[in-house]
Amino acid sequence: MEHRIDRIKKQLHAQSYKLTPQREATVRVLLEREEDHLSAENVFLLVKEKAPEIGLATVYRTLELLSELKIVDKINFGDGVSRYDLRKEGAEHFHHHLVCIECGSVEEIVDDLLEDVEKIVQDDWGFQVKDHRLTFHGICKQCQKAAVKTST
Amino acid sequence: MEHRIDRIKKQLHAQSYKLTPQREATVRVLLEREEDHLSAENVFLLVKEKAPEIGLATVYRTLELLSELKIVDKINFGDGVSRYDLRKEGAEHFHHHLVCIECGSVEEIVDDLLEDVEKIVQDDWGFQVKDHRLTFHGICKQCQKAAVKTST
DNA sequence: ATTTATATTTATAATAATTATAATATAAGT
DNA sequence: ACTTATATTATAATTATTATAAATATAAAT
Repeated sequence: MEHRIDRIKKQLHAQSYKLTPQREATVRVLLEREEDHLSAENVFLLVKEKAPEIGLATVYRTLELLSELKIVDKINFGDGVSRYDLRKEGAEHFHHHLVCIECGSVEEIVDDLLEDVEKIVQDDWGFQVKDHRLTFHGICKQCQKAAVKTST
Repeated sequence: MEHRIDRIKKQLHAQSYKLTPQREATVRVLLEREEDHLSAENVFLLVKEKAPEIGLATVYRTLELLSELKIVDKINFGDGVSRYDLRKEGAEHFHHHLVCIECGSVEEIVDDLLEDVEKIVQDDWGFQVKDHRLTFHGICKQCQKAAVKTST
């Protein structure tokens, strides 16, 4: 964990930003809850436990900054709230998501499934791809099982 | 155009909703601006030209309804506004988007590029895919050309 | 054609997420 | 320690969206 904080600190310094205590607390929360997809509000509440004096606007600003530096990705599942997701270390690309329409759970797929598709977009449409967002909506394993049980 | 309005009318009636004048005006705007990706506000202003007495909330409600009936797709490019996009006739799936990070233009890809990927998700992750959203961020043809010109 | 029940709209207020502002505090470099 | 630029806090403002209640329109049944 300290290692990753250090790296992020360097990334900030490289652009002459500081890793203030508030920013560090925010990053720590993101690291601790890496599997989750926290909204700004979520992050704020969690950071508040570590650093009660922090303001919501600071969290927003920090997330925005981290987003610009590509340390986190800002995602939107269409529920009116932005969510913030640490980029995996060394991940060039955004990872994909599986959103369950039954229970709302969100799974991540880190594999890059889109190499072929990107090639098509590049070659056939002349569009130079920099990044992508892919979300599948459907029914997760658990909910499929539950459905089978109920129907018997 | 009248043909498509008729079809939408039937889709509404099938769920015992009515095609009120306000709803019709809204649908007409969506049809006329099919290539665009209008926000609710955009739609509202355009509908107001046809039917000045319409209220913003009605537009929101209509778009929500059309969205539930899968007549339009509600999309979000991460700029804090929902956009509404008519489904192509007969299109089972959501279409994909190419968003230019230079000029902000949005192109559509109607082909289904994801059949193989969906199969992987289904087989390897046990996730039953119902729909997907795929957006590429990058540089469009026009901006690529412009960049070449500038750099010479 | 009238009545009745239901669906829809309008106008307005409320909410929720996010961003801007001004005053204050902090950190880094001299 | 002092200066300067940057960041934070607390608060207000903005923006998008949703809820509410009263009024209106519509369709079905008489």
